[in-house]
Amino acid sequence: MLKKERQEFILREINLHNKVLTSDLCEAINVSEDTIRRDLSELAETGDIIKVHGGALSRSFHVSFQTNGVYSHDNKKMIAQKAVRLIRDGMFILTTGGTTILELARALPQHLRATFFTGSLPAAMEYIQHPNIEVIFIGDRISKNSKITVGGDAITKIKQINADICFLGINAIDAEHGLTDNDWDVVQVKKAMIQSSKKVVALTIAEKINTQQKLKIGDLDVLDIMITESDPGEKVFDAYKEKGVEIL
Amino acid sequence: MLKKERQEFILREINLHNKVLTSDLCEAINVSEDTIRRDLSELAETGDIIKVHGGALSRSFHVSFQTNGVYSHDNKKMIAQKAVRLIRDGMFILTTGGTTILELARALPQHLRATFFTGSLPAAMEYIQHPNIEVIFIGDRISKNSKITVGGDAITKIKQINADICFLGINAIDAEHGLTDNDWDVVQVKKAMIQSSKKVVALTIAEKINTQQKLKIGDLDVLDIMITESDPGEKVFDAYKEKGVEIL
DNA sequence: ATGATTGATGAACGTTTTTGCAGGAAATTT
DNA sequence: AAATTTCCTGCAAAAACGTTCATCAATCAT
Repeated sequence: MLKKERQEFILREINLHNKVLTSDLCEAINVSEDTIRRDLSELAETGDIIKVHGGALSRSFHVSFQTNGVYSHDNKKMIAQKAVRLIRDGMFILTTGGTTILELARALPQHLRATFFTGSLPAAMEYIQHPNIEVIFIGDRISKNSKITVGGDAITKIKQINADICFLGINAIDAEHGLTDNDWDVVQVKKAMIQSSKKVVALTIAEKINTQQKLKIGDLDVLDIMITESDPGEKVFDAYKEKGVEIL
Repeated sequence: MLKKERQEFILREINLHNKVLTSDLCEAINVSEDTIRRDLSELAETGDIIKVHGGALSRSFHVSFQTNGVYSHDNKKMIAQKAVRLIRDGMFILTTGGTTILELARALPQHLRATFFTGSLPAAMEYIQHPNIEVIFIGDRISKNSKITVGGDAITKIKQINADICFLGINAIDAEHGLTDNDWDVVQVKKAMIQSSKKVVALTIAEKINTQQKLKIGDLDVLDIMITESDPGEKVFDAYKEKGVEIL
């Protein structure tokens, strides 16, 4: 069998079945594993496939979101940087959705080995890009606005979780009125997440500080840490520190 | 034998078998390898064949695998068009993931009012774009390869559903061996989906027909309908029709 | 007619490509 | 932590390649 012929066979096999094992191909075509590996390397180099340990994957599935156009993007990146430092190997982590959480997902170090629970479609799409992260999706009805799961089933599931830390992308926070939001279903989910976590971290751009919405999630005392892009020493934060919230 | 005569023989041989080896030709025509090589070079220069190390390939056989994303994209679009016609307002619909299902999601008419259950992140992302569709996501661990939820929880949830119709994006189908796949977890999910649906529809490009993988999902009799881009009258489908599968 | 020219072919020879194998590194699994 | 699988690097043998050159036949010019 000619080399080119063989490579086209491999390519077809991958496109048809989304993945191939080196060992299978080697048996099917009857050449040494080294030859298959070399073929896969060449095909990967031209970008036709994705090579992985033990075989190769189809490129069709590799989708990623555009990151531009997000409001206050640089600030959110900085927040993500700070948040990542709270995460340790082996942790069980609950997260909501929102663009700030997406940045957190992108900022996760490659070597991190942890388990993420989320009900946010975009966040889950990001998490699964990471090689060593396990993703558990919380199912139920998907809210079209927020692209996260809401509903009784979801809440029941969340209550069964006992997470080390919870990252909330929040909508509004106020020293007096605490955490508020504008979607009843989302509020329920966030409440449940807070209950199910040992430590609760709020991520928000400084602009949202001392704003409020119609629906209450909880008082400030549910919060352990708040992360913004600003210097933790700033005066705005004094009221929060008094109520026991650590600022990063 | 004249030069021209010889080259025509080579061309015929290539069009017949899609490939030739230099060594074979050399033996068949009884000339030196150098002569064959010179012939192949000339034929390649006029664009009639593709010269490769060791021989040459037919140009027509060279599957033009496009780089712009999804394999066999147009075919999948056509499949989606056919599949959409099975959907009625008010239906409860179960779907797997896969690029063919994504096309189905994109082909859904704006006015359609239905409820979709899925465990596929990319499919869910598509569904929620539609104004009148309710999306229920089946939660559990997300498999990184297939971007679909897998695991006991997911299967339990699926079994509680009673869907009108189930669209399976399938990996391999064979008249004798039935539906097969290459990922154990995914197989379990698909089995559950089949059980929970009144009607089961398989979507696949014709190229996958009569291929098989290592793990069995079920025999052909679990299938009600199979949709491909080909004409339902084609001979390949006879074996499937005999086993009671309707072809669209 | 005869020498020159052209084109096709095969042989020679050095180069490149392909392939499998050995041995150690790296990753994955138990 | 140990064992297994997979990967990578270098190496060597075989196959295929391209280039050059010589031969031979057919054609052309004088």
